[in-house]
Amino acid sequence: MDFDESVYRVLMQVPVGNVTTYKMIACALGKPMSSRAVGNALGRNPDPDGPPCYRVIKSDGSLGGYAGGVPEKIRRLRADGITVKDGRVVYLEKVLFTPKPLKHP
DNA sequence: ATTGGGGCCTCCG
DNA sequence: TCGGAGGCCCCAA
Repeated sequence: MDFDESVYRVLMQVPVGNVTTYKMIACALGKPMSSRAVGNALGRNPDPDGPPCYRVIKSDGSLGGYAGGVPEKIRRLRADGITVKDGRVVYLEKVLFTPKPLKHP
């Protein structure tokens, strides 16, 4: 299994209405220092309606980037019931999800 | 709020 | 094969 696929696999754990961070995904992969590489993987995602890349934000609470444009990222988050204000997720503590490590890394 | 430095993965010359 | 650049980042000043 290649790097990109493992990233998508972890991403599938994030429930509707929640978000996670590039960092947390990297940790779940057992590679705590690969957060930037995780961003790359998401950016290469072939199917916009596949893995919910918009549910991934930066560890400081700001949104980070999005291949489809940040405004689109915001729309999708709101469609999930998440409140976004001034480029940040509000009530982050309530919606932040911590993915579990993969059993098949 | 800014900034500089660092590590991971890929692509390209 | 090897080196350098850059990206949906992170963290400590």
